[in-house]
Amino acid sequence: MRADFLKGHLDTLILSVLEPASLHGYAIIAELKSRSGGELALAEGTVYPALHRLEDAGLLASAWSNVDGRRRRVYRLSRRGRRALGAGRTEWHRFAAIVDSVLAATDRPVPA
Amino acid sequence: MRADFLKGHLDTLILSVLEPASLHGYAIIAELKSRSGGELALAEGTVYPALHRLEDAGLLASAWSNVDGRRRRVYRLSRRGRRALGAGRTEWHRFAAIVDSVLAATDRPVPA
DNA sequence: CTTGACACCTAGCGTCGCTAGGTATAATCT
DNA sequence: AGATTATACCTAGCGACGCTAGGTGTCAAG
Repeated sequence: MRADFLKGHLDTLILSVLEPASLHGYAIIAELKSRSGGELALAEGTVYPALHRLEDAGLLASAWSNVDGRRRRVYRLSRRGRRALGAGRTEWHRFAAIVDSVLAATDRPVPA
Repeated sequence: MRADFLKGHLDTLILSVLEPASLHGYAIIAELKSRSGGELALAEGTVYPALHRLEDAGLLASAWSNVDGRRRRVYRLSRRGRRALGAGRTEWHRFAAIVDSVLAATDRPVPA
């Protein structure tokens, strides 16, 4: 998959996997992969900076935890994050509809 | 619409409006707007550089024409461009399916 | 005792849509 | 006549952000 495809959409994807349950970064990557049937295999260097951005923007809140001597940073949706997720879903569907309409319009009547 | 949304997708959109007929840059912008029901109102500074990229990449060919004292650069799909359009459509649908699957997965069973 | 999975981090690169400016002609308005 | 608007093209430079490529450290398996 072209890398640029994700531009602008990653945030909403991350928010969406945190909707049903809080997760740490590594698990977020795994969940994205799982939900997409293995298609969305994101690099850590993609996801971690995005998580920091989202926290800075007040859409996520994080807390350190410790499991078997391994430190984890667990992220949860803030209220604003939950709202942003709803908006993000709507924007995505709008955008997808626009692209679909442009791409599908080929079969227009051509003047004879 | 978020600007970044288009990243990576613009090329395929442009190729698709050139599929049924060759058009000049200004008309391409108008056709994108028309096909999208007015939603896709792209700036010239977005489209013209994209056209030059696509021509450099061998996906489009252009020729100057003159109508009423106004010069126009008319673009047409090359054979490689037509192939790229097919590939682009496929990639788009794959991508859209991935995002949909991630965004829609909220209603998974949660362990009780 | 090395390999691999887990788990985190970040400096810097590349791409590309967009802003904001520019040139030039033709038609329309005042 | 002069100003505005629509048509039609161009580009330097900005900003955002996904990604590469490196780094740290723990624990289990071989």
